[in-house]
Amino acid sequence: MNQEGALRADARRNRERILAAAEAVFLEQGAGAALEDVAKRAGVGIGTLYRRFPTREELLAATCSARFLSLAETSRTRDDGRDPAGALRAYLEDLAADTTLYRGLATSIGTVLQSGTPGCHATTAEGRRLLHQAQAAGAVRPDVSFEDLVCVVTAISLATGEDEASQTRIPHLLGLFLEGIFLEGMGRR
Amino acid sequence: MNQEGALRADARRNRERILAAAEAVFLEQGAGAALEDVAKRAGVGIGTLYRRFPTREELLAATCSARFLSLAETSRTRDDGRDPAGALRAYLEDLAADTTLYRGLATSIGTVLQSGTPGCHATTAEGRRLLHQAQAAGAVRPDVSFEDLVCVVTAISLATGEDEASQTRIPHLLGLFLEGIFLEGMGRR
DNA sequence: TAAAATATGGAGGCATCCTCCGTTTGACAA
DNA sequence: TTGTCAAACGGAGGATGCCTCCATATTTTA
Repeated sequence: MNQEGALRADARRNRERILAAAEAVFLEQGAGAALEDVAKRAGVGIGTLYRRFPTREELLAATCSARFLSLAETSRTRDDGRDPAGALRAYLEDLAADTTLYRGLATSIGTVLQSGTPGCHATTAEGRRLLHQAQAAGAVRPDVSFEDLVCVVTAISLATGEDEASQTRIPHLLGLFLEGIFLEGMGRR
Repeated sequence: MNQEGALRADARRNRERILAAAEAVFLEQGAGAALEDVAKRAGVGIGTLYRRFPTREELLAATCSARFLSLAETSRTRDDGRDPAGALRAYLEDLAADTTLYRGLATSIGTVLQSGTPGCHATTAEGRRLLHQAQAAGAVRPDVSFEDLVCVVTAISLATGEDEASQTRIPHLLGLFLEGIFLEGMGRR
C-alpha cells in the first residue's frame, strides 16, 4: 500500500526536493512554469516528478498545503464566535489574498482546494464551518453555498489580471460581492 | 495606410474565410483550439492567419464582433429609460450569457472587450451608458466602475466550470453580486 | 546476500506556437 | 495590354512544453 509513509527513502527525499524546487520555480515563473524546469531545479528526472505528482494541480496543491494550513489556523484563532459575519469576511479576504501566492494560481485554485492535501482540507472545512455559523446566526443568505463562495473569490482574482495594479481591486470587488451576500445590516463595514 | 478598406482583394477574401473557419472551429473545440486547424479549415496558410490576426485574442474579438453588436443593439432598444437598474441588470445577464459563446471564451473576454472591434466598442459603450444612467438615478453604488462589472461578470462565468450543469449557477451568482451593487431596495427582484 | 519490489532518468513522440522568407498575386500607371 | 512593385501568400522549421515508456539502478525484505 503506497498510502503515506510507505515511500522508499530515496523517493521521500526526492519528493521533498521537488516540492522545494516547485515552490521556488512557481514563485519566479508563476503557476504555469515548465515542469521540466522544476525537475531540473530539483536535480531529478522529469519522469520522477510525474510519478510523484501526476498533474500540475497535485503539485500545486502539495506546494500550497502549508500556506493553507496556516490560513485555517489563523481563521480559527481569530474567530471567537461573537461576529460570525466578520469572521467569514476575514476568512474570505485571506483566501482571496492567497490566490495571488503565485502568478496564475487563481486558475487552478478551485481544483487545488479539492485535492485531499491536509492544508486544502483544513481550509475548506474551516470555510464551511464559518459559512454555516454565519447562516445560523442569520447573517448570511441561506441560499449561498460554500462552493459559491470559492467560486466567487477565485473568480474575482482570476478576472482581475496578473499585474499588481489590478490586484489592488480584489478587496474592492470582494467587498461589492459580500454586500450581496449579507442580509440587511449584517456584516457591513 | 492599412487602415480599413485598404486590403487587397485576395486578402479581404481570405480574412472572411478565416473568420468563418474560426467561428466553426471555436464552436466545436472551444476558444483554445489550435490555430493551425483554423487555417486549414479556411484553406489558408498559417502565416496568413497570423499576419491578419497576430494574436488569438484579436481573432476571437473579430469573431465575436457581430454577436456583441447585436447585444448592444438589443440593450439599447430594450431600455426605455424608466428602469435604469433593470436595464443594467438585463444587459449584464446578456453579457454573462455571451461569455459562454465558446468554451473557454470567458478567460479572454476582458481582453477581447478591449479590442477596437466595432462590436466590442459598442457593447462597452452601451455598458458604460447604462451604468452611468443607473448611478445618476441613484440605483447603483457610485463607487462601482464599468471595469468592476466586466470583472465580476467574467469572473462568474469563469468560476462556474465549463460543463452545462454548473453554468446554471451563473444567474444565481450574478444575482448575489447584483444585490451587493444595488442600493437598498433598488433593482431587487 | 539474493530476490523482489520500488524508483529513477531522460530519450522520444506529439502537439502547438510563431517566425521567416522565397514565391505568387493584384493594383495601377504607362 | 503589359510591366512593375508593393502586398499577400504558404508552409517549412525552430522552439517550447507535455507526458509516456522502459532499460537500468536502488532499497527493502526475507
